[in-house]
Amino acid sequence: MEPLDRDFYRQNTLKVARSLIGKLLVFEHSQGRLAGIILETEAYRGPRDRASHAWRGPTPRTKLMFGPPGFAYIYLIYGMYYCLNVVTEGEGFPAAVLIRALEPVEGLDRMLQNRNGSSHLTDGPGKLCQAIGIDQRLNGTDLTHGPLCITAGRPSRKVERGPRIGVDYAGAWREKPWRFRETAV
DNA sequence: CGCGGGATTGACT
DNA sequence: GTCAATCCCGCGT
Repeated sequence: MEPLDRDFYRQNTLKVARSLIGKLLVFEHSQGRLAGIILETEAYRGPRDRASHAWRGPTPRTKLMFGPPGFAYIYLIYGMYYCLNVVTEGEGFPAAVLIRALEPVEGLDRMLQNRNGSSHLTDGPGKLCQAIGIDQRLNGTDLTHGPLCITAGRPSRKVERGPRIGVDYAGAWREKPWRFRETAV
């Protein structure tokens, strides 16, 4: 399956966040392929979004969000975990989509090892990075051709929206329903 | 299952 | 020095 192309990521961030539900996130390891269907995302959009890392302007850490679409923005959080974002929209406009949850599809055994046998494999942004083996070495890699990419996956089912998680400090931006999640069966 | 608190480090005030 | 787009563990229900 071909990776999604750069024009997909160039669209409005809310549309990308919604469209990513049901797509397949793939990481080609030297030792094998790990993959999962995307179940939950959050949009971080524009220079005034207080919840976004980019709201104060570009820094060495956040400059990727200001760059061209279709690249991975990976950051360390709480000193212990990584989170994976995909950069969206045009160069100069800071925006990205955080991948928050997956449904494991390929490489279950490796994911279990990476997660030290936990039953919660990929149901959080830090957990899925640990399960798939994503760390800072992949920061800035091109998702349109590289070991890490996103492919068509399967048709998405019903999707619900809500406010973003963990952004209570963001003032009015805290309320925005920019979190997308596949409705549980 | 829900809650409360600790872990741990880099970026920025 | 402060705080963060989080997770884990232990405890109570």
